Amino acid sequence: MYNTLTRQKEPLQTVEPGRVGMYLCGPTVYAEAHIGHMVGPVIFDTIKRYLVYSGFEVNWVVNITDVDDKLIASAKKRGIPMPQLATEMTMDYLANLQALGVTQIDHMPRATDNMDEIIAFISELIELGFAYENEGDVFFDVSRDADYGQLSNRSADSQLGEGGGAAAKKRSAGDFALWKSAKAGEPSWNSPWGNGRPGWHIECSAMSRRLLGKTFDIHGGGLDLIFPHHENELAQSRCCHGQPMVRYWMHNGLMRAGAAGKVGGKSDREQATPAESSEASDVGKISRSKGAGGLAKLIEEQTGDRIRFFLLRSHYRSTIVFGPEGLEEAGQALSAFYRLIQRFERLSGEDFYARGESELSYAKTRRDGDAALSRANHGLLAEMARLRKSFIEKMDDDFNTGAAVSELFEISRSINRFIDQESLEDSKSRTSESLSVLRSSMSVLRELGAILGLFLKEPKSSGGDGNASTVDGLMSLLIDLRAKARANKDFATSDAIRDGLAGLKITLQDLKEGTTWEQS
RNA sequence: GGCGUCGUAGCCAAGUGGCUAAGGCAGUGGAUUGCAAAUCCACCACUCGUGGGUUCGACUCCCACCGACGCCUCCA
Repeated sequence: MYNTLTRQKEPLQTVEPGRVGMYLCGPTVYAEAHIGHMVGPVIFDTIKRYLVYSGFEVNWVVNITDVDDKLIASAKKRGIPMPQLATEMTMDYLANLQALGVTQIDHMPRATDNMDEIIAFISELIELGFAYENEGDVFFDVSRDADYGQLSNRSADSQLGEGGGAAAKKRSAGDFALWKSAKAGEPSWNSPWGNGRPGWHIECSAMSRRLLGKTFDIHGGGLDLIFPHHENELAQSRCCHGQPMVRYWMHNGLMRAGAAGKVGGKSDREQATPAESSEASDVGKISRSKGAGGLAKLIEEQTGDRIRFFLLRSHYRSTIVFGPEGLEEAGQALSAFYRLIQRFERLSGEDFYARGESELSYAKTRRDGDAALSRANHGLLAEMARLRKSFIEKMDDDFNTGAAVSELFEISRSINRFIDQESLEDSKSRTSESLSVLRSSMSVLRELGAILGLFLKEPKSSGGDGNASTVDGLMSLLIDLRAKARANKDFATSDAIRDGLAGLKITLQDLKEGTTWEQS
């Protein structure tokens, strides 16, 4: 895995053998989340799934920052108490995580629930001489930390900025706040330095220590957090404990908003006039200050699976341009997998999404999967074993989901080819052996899909073969009528039905043993 | 200005100091189909921003340049 601290890939060696402690910086809940906030959670959710799959016991913490200057300002503006705003926005965040299949988080501590820890941590830093109090504020003394700047590769004296609003109270402009004294009317907590609230970075140091220990394995977040947030966290914790805070720092790339229409195409830029190019380059960082939001609606429209697949198609450290075209493409690609799954269910009469039955259950770990396929004696299964191995190798190389996904496509194609070659669409050609091979191959797709958090449940409005519900009833009626017309070679009528449905974005597929439909 | 990232086909996107540079979307031809859709097969970058250099050999390493982008105490 790539380590931001050393700027190179390193083998994973955990603090405790077989265990991984992982911390991801979560949101400051002062406004609704936007799509960019979901990149880290989706990636780390996938990383946890993969580590568990690989045999580790993983403890994953995502914090909620529910006290902060922006929260105070936003709550005041809306005329509601800060905790109410925080709760509202936390609910929004959690709903979005759920919709994107981020289900692996073990702890979500809130800053306001950890005030004692935070205050204790600051006290320790003062006692050790790494921090100082001044008129109710407490600052970290950067000059006391010789290693300050190692994560972001900056030297402390090159960082002399303005010092912010509290500059007058600081010994040096590079010092940062651990505790901020409360102004009248602000939410505050009692401390040895008077009423106030924690600075931005200290909560992560305090909460990660409580839940993961003084040195833990993986700390993640967006690239934009490297400085100052993670640099400062690291400094606080290392100075406080005299040992490294984190073994591996992982940072995901940031997302950029793509304007409607084409984005970033070389030819577009070259041909664009200056006026047009400024319009065409209307892409940029997604931020709440630019009004990004409406994530719940976006997920509802696009489906969580599609967004998740879109995010996992590329490498986690690269910039992702988020736009309708990319989502559309991801959707096209994903639907081919869903068609294969439906095909399997139709041929086998089994529920791909059901778990538990011995033959259907997927390998939950690498070792299980190895064992299952080592008994394979069929050409297709040998192919599955090869593709599965390749998938694992790619995930082993810094969680390269973008490369690993390509194996999923190969798996899909191989299985479809098998079904075609064996004529499994025709019930007369099905044998228990061919169905068994099909079933085992599909379980490899299920196994690897589960690592990415994909194919875990049936997608909405994916169509069907005519059963249940009003729409299904109507569809099966139309399909029956059309079948009669086709039997009579009345193609004018049958095509009229099909074309009419196409106008409603419903596509029919005539198979050997009946007709299925799909809504796009 | 300081620190850092990126530039691979029409588009998205992996990747390696030396086998035919993954995969996807779009597209083209074929099998299949009453016609379609879906699926399968085949084709689709003698080339990896530009110019140098190192090397027996570079897309991969180094330098310069051009272009895009991030951080520099609000930010996932």
